[in-house]
Amino acid sequence: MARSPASPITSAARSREAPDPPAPASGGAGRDGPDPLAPLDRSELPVETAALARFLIGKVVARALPEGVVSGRIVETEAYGVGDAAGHAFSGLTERNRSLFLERGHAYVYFIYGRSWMLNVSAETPGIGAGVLIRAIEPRDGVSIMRLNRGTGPLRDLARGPGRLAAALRIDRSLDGLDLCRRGPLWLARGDAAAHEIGESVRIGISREADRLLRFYVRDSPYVSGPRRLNA
DNA sequence: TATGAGATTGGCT
DNA sequence: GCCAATCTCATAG
Repeated sequence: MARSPASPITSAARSREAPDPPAPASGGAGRDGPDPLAPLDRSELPVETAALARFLIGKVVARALPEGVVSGRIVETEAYGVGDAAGHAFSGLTERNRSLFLERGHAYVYFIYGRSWMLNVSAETPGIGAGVLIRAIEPRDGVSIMRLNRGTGPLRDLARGPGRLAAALRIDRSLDGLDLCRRGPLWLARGDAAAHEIGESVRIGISREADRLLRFYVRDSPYVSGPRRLNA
């Protein structure tokens, strides 16, 4: 089948049928303050990749599954920005990385090491390939569903690490290209703006551009991945 | 068509 | 702490 890599991406995932959106938290959401699962507006997202990576710390990733909503607070991200040799977009647009070139706030999902799915949020402006890897979340809603998705395990390990996170939220290629700024199968939400201190370190598991401080994490969070020396 | 490397994980020493 | 598993994609031939 003829397929033009440069053709506009009309996100197949976006038109895919989504499970019913979750009902707002029981009771009057108005009186209890803003809905923590309300989607982020794209205009709130910083355009620049590292700024977006930092911004996303403390925000929420939410996943609608047939069994219910699963969500968690983002506690660790990494930026793969413009001209970054460690980024998947460094060598230009390909079939695999095309979602990185979408407008900011879209999902780039890929499979690695024969075992793990990775969730990224596209950054920068349309046509520019850049993204933020979501490396870990603190489980919030649907913990029992996460346990089923992951097999039994300690709460702390359910979504500590990008592959585990994707497994816990049942993320795979079917979500690649999805708009994360609208309530659907997967989206980014405001969360409850809990206080946190953000640490910076080098990125994990890469060989190129390995000394750049483009990893961001919540200090003192037990749900952060990576060696202890990077999480000081 | 073949091959090498990869934004990881889990099991074993 | 070390290392194999396992598969997809990009690149070379």
